[in-house]
Amino acid sequence: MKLATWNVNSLKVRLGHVQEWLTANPVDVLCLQELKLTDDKFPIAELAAHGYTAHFTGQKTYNGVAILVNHAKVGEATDIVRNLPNFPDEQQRLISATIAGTRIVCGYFPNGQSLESDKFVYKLKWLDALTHWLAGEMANHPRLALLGDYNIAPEDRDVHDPKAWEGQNLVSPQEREAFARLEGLGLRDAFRLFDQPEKIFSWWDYRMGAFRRNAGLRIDHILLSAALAERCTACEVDPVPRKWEQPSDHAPVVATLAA
DNA sequence: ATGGCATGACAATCATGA
Repeated sequence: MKLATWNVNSLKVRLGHVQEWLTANPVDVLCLQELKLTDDKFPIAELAAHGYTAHFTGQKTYNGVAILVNHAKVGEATDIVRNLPNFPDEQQRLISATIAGTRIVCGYFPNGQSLESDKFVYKLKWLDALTHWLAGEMANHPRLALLGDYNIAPEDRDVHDPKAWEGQNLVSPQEREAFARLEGLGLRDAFRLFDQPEKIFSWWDYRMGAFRRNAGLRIDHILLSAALAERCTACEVDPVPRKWEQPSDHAPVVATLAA
């Protein structure tokens, strides 16, 4: 079973990229973030034509998340839940579904903007609510995967220039502690289950030729419960779509699970 | 040097991203 996550930065603009990527990478589950469209604009038929059933919760201009399911391989998803039940929120940032006995949680974590911002307070509150809700969710679903754009680089090795970024939004101690609390629930960072090359990132700024210079951050993650981590045989970032014309600033991340 | 680039709403700039 292959699980993937990709912040597409507008599904309207990136639909062709998603279709092309799925054709080359027919994963079983693809979690999408930053749809930037309302539910009535979601390209259900265009994704169905590629073999994927979509479950989504959208929003005008901002946010929006979806879970795409290769139904021929893994069947249909059940028990779709939108948002955090313990955190009333206008912003559409979370969707969960059960697929082939695995609980899939797809999240677009708040950016935070800066440590002085109200948005940073919101980010930490959202993370706290997510962590508390996940504790119960994991008790009900031993096989659970949390995929998405976390907007947190967990360690300095996930940052192209740790000195320049020290203490800033996306790498601050508060955010890294929140990430560690997720791990404290028993979740494992699939990427770090394996030896990895240095300087692997999942996001590069559109500006200043950041991708060409590999000036990026690893902020998109797949966290796995113990029952899934022991079955995980690989986890990789796919930088290829970042090289395409008019790309998302994020790259897909893929985890492979043995049967 | 607080820019730079991209997207969407809106109709010239502005909010947001990370």
